[in-house]
Amino acid sequence: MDNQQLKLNNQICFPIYSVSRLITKAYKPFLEEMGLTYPQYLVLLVLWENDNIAMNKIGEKLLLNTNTLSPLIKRMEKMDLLQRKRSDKDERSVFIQLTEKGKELKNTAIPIPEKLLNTLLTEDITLTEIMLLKDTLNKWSDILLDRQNDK
Amino acid sequence: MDNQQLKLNNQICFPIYSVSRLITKAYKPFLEEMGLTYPQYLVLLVLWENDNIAMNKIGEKLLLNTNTLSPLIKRMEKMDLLQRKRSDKDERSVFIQLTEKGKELKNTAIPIPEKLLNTLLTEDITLTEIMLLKDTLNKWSDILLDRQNDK
DNA sequence: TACATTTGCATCGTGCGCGATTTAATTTTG
DNA sequence: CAAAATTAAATCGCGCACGATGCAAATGTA
Repeated sequence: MDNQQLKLNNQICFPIYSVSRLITKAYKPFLEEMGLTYPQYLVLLVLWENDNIAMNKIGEKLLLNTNTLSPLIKRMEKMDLLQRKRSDKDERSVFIQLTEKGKELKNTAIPIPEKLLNTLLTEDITLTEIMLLKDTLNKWSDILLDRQNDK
Repeated sequence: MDNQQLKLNNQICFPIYSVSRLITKAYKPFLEEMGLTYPQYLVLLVLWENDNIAMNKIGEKLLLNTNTLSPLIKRMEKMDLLQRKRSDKDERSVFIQLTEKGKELKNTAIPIPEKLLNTLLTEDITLTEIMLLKDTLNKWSDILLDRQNDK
């Protein structure tokens, strides 16, 4: 019994899983300078685009539930990157606002995307390919989300 | 200051991170039937291809260090999926061997790749696209690995 | 208005990932 | 051969991810 399909390299799951971890690792040196983890960086990306939003909105964008986000954001509050504030209009909601320190960190973060692009760009990986992969994955993300919400 | 590059959807990191999690989630119902987590499934994929290999060889294939693998494999030993055995030739090495239960689980696993393909295949995602993505990611994986080993 | 349902958040427990350190066995080198 | 360097595991600590549960506020409904 051969079962080609069961082989590690023939499954789509493994390359995504490992590249995801390798990319996170590629970010690490830049994020370490800022004292951030990768998910914390993602939260800041959301807030730099959209300050003072509800926690569940952040979760919607990052596809994270409160059981992940809640402690993550509390840690970031301790780091003085943001503030949590209960909404007056809806006592259930918690709104997240950047502190000055959180806002200023954006300046340090600005060069990161380009630095990362440079780590990726080689004779073997072109900008076109990166953009194509990004678009493909975004499409996949949409479809998988739909599938999983339907069920 | 606009900083298009800093926006979540313009960074390559986020789509990979989220699709990786969504794919893992897509595997979940099938793996749950077998009582496996996703990384445990990956270890079994390796062992079904290559039984009785050293732990560090498994780590090389899955890109995992012993600080992740060692406890993971111990949990799998408790589940009676495999056995750990010190090598006689090199007392530092631990060889991993499937138990009968671990071997038999392969039969249950055989239909999984196709089931997962079917979840992915839609009018928007073709088999060609899946294969292309797989190849692209495998290339990326090789390049990122090289980069990170050089440093 | 009463009651049921939904929504937003928090907490708990478990299992990864991974940097850092330790221990022991093996290999390399002077 | 002896000291130094390398290699393979194991352990520790921390921060995610995420299923499950609980709780309180808000909303929907009879």
